[in-house]
Parts: sequence; C-alpha cells; structure tokens
Amino acid sequence: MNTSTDARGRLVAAAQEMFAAQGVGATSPRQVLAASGVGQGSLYHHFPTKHDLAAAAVGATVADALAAARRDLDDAPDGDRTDALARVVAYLERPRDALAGCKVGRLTSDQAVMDDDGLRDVVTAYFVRLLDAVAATLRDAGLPEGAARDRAHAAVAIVQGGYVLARATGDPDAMRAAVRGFVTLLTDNPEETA
Amino acid sequence: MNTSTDARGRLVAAAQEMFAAQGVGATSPRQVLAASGVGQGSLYHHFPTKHDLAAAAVGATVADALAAARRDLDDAPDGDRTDALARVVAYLERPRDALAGCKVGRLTSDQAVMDDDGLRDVVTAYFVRLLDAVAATLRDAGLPEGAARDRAHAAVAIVQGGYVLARATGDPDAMRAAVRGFVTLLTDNPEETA
DNA sequence: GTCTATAGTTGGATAGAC
DNA sequence: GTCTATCCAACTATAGAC
Repeated sequence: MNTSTDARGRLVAAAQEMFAAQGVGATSPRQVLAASGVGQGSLYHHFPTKHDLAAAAVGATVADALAAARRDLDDAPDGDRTDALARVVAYLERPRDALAGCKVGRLTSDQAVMDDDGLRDVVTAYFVRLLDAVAATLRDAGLPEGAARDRAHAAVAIVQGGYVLARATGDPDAMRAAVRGFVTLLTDNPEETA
Repeated sequence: MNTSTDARGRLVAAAQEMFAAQGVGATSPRQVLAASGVGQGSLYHHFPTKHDLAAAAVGATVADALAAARRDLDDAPDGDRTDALARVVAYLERPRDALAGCKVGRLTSDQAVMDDDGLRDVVTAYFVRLLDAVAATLRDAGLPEGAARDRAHAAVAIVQGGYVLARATGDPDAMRAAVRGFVTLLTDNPEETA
C-alpha cells in the first residue's frame, strides 16, 4: 500500500462526494474517475465493477455517519440520567446540511443501492445501530423499553423527514421547525406511558 | 379526445407506477412504453420528451396524494376543536405502504426531478400545501401559530422519516413505531408553549 | 499499477411509412 | 395517431500496451 493506496483513497473520496450529491445510480464510474483525477485503468484495477466502488464508498460514508451520531449520544462515561435526554436533544439539534439531504437516508430511494443485497445490508445495519443507540440513550434517561424504542424511531424519523422537508421546500428552516416541534414535546414528557 | 385519450391515459398510469417503484431517473421511456402496451410512436406523439411525460405523471401523483391528505385533515365542516387533533392523528396513522416509500417524498432524492425546475416546483408545492393543511388543523385544535407550524413540520417529517426507516430496515413496523412515539407525545401535550 | 482504445448495451429521441 | 426502423450519445466493462 504505497502509491496505490493514494489512488484508491482518492477514488473512494470522490465517489463518496458524488454519491452524496447525486446518488449512486446517477453517478457513473466515468464521473468518479474524472473527479478523482486518476486514470481509467486505475479505477478498474482497484474496483473491477461499479458495485465494488459503491461498496467501498457507501461503507465509508456509513461508518462516518454512525461515528458522528455516537459522538452526540454516548457522550457521558457513566449513566447520567438527567444528561441522557439532553444528549438525544443534542443529536436532534446538531447542525446539518439540510438541503443536501442525509448521505445515508437518501440511499433508501436509490434503486442502485436497494437492488444490491450487499449495499442494502450496509444501509440497514446503519439504521438498526442508530435506532439502538438512540433507544439506549432514552432508556438511560429513564424511559421504559417500549416508549424508548418508539421515541427513538420518532427521533430518527424527525431527522430523516426533516431532510426531506428541507429539500422539498428548498428551505433549511423546514428541518429546524420539525426538530423544534418534536423536541418541545419530548422534553415536556420525559417519562410517562408505554 | 377519443382513442388518443386512452393511449395517453395508459402512458401516464404506467409512468406513475414505474416512477413510484423505481424513481423518475431510473425509469426509461422505453420501459414505460413496454408497460403501457402502446407503441413507441404514440409515446413521442403525446409526450415529445421524457420531461413532458414526467410532468404529467408527477402532477397526477401529487394531486392524488394531496387529495388523500385533505380527506383526513379537512373532515369536519365546522371548526370542531376537540375533533381537530384527532384528524391529525388520523392522518398520521393512516395505513401506508411503508416499504414502497412515499410516492412524492422519494422524488426529493431523485436527481431527474430536482434538476428540473418544473418538476421540482410541483414537489415543493405539494409539501407547502400539506404543511399548511396540517398547521391549519392544529390551529383548529387550539394551538397558537408558532406551535402549530412547528408541530405540523414534525408531523409531516414523522411520516416521511417513517417511510425512510421502514425501507431502510425492511420493516413496515418501523414506520408505525415512529408514528406511535410521536402521537403519544402529541396527544399528551395538546396546547402549551410556542 | 496505470494508461489508451474500444467493445457491447442501453439511454433519449427522430424519421418517415401507414 | 400510431407504427417500425434507426440515429447518436453515454453507460459499464474489457483488452492489451507501457
């Protein structure tokens, strides 16, 4: 892994950027190639098919996204009950490029991803782990299992739906309004029902 | 409008179905043509370009979706305060084909739609009107302007995000869990803050 | 490991007969 | 208004020189 790592790395980085901007299906290997600055032979040497390139790029993007979420959610070393709900709120309110859409969530309506078992599984794993992490934090906040899972689903849905609203209306404030509406309800109801 | 209406209608219906299933960008005029059963000449007679076909199909899909939402939200002829919140809950809990994704929401990550001013405007108008309708119903329920708008954004985001979660996890219950988590909070907090 | 050249397919769109 | 035949560009991928 000397000069080859560089070409490979540049290809993956370029692919991540283009996939985020315009989706996997709509991005051709040729475009990635042009953006990365490497030659055509290099691309097909490191990634024999488009699937291989997509797997590397999507895997890297998912790993980044999950790490970012965990930085918000797993902040406290001990189980601090009062702080746990604040960590979920911090996750919800983290500044996001709303008009760009979620790099991972957008893949769920990308035909090229959902038709490929390997890629779809990576996306599935991301959301399963994210939901688990949010639910665990809500249990730390004192919520019973059922309510924690339901509210975790709601929290992640708010973020994903916020992206959709922002893109649809062309207004980043649409996402912030959705988060605000949900956070107000969430923080006023910290621990009843299931 | 005699036999031509039939061919045109079948083309639009086929396009709506295929766009919903696999997106606009991923659907070729040739596929629509094959699914509709009409000949190639017919397609290009009624719709000179793919844009024209997409505009007709997306317009029809958006009109259907908005009408469905209004059936849930505008149910009462007078301003029934206690009933209004129930109408929003009915909108949220309406059975949906969660694994298929939202026919309109998915368009927001479709490059072919967002790059086309005409198509994007149709999608934007749908969400603006939907948000207005939900917010109006929440004001009927007694919420002040600011809270009504924020919670309307949250409600629509829950539905859109619910679709994303269901598709991502391959589990229709993921959407139901998100709706349940939100509805529980919403119905316990009918009218404070802004 | 990287390059240029090119194969084979499908994309969107048009021509011209009927 | 509808048909078949066809054009050209872009796509994914391969071949073979360096």
